[in-house]
Amino acid sequence: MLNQSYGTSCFLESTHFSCFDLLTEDEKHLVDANRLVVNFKKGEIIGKQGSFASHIIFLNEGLVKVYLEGNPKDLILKIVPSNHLIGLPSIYDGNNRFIYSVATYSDSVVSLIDISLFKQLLGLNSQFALRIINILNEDTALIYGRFFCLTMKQSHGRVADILLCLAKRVYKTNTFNLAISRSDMADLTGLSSESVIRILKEFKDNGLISITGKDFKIIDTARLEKISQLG
Amino acid sequence: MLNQSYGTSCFLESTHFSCFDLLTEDEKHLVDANRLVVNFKKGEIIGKQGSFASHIIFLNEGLVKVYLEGNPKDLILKIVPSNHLIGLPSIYDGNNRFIYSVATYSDSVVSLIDISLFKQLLGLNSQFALRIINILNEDTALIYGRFFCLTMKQSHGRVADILLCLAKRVYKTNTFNLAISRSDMADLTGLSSESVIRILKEFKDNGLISITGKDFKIIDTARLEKISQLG
DNA sequence: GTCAAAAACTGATCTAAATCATTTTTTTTG
DNA sequence: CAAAAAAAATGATTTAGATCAGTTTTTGAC
Repeated sequence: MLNQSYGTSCFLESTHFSCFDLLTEDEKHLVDANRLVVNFKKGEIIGKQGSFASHIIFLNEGLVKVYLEGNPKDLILKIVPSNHLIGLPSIYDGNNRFIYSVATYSDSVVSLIDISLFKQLLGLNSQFALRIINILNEDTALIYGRFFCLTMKQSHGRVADILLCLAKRVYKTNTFNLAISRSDMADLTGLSSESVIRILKEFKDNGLISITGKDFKIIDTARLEKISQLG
Repeated sequence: MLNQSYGTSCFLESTHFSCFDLLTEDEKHLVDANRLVVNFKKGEIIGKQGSFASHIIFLNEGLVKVYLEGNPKDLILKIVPSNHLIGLPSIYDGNNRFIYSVATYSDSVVSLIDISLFKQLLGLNSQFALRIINILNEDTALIYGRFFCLTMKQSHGRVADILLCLAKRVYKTNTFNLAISRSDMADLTGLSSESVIRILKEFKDNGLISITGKDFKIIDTARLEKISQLG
């Protein structure tokens, strides 16, 4: 099962904030002048899969999920923390659609940048375009890792994976108050919520983690990593 | 189960050949002068996951699989026919690694383009960069579709999906001599080869397809599409 | 053309995880 | 704060698909 490149499936590492530094002053002003700042409450939908994508989303504050809609269950592609771009894959000739849905986990603030303007910037500023290619490729590597995880690992490995990821990347600490429900963890792992609950209990009973309501603590990272790798 | 955007998970639609038309004459010459043309026999590995990616691959002739290596089973991300670029996600600052492996299904001819040169072209020519972003995004949509398929559909839907895809996109006809083994179909669907064989037999018994050795014929596209959508 | 090896196929058995049916706990709201 | 609704938890049961243990067929090598 173990594979050096795809041992863990996790979320975004670096922020996307710096990509705008590559723009000229004029280009920056253009972005600022045409930017819409919008507040979203917890649980609201920022972008809907299949609908026309008029804007690229920059998440200033908050926490959101990016997911594919299914019936009855969704597939959560990634959890995105603040200072990240969302909706870049909608930049596609002829057909600017959201290829996924985006919804908030907590109250969030986003900047909406007109997609035509964004495309224009890509066409004008090749260093900016190169940076966006980097961001897209980082994302691709991330999704491939999750693809591998959800199709090749079994339940315990998947849950261990998600716990490690939440601690390391999303909350950046081993003790956190989880903003997402068990049902979301199910959508994140491709399991049923009952299975997620059972495995969490097992991890808790074995002293790998502690859970009190929504408060999580990762106790034995090493063993969780082993479980994640063994599948 | 059915979802308008992710009903079927399939492979590449358009070719990537035209992207080079966006280069200036000088840039074209630069590519031509620094291009290595290499022949690969059936079953050979063109690129290895985790290894240093020195080149971007353009498949002139042949048929290849792009896959993530697992133990014991691989996950085939996509089947790529001729005139497509491979290895674009390796364009990543600081760490040019193959994020997947690439192997031939048939004798193939590839052009290898130095990755630094490729990056240089992206930095010089923003129209070219924009076209590459398009290609990356097309690929992302494709992989998301497959991700959804392999995690949300069950076995019959997945096999139906792959059959339709091979007919529509890879071979572009309903009667084809399949170059890939049952074991590859297993890696493509995330099933065991035994399950794939059983489902193919079932489809055959129900008059949806006919199989004689490696010769496949899709008989009832409509019913296969229904099976694919229902999951 | 024969032998060896790999691939394809088949049936029996097993198991991981889903589903179903409830109960308990937490959250929301009027 | 009580009632209602939603979420979490638990146990019993089912099932889709894997695994195992073969046989048959195809492919390739000498």
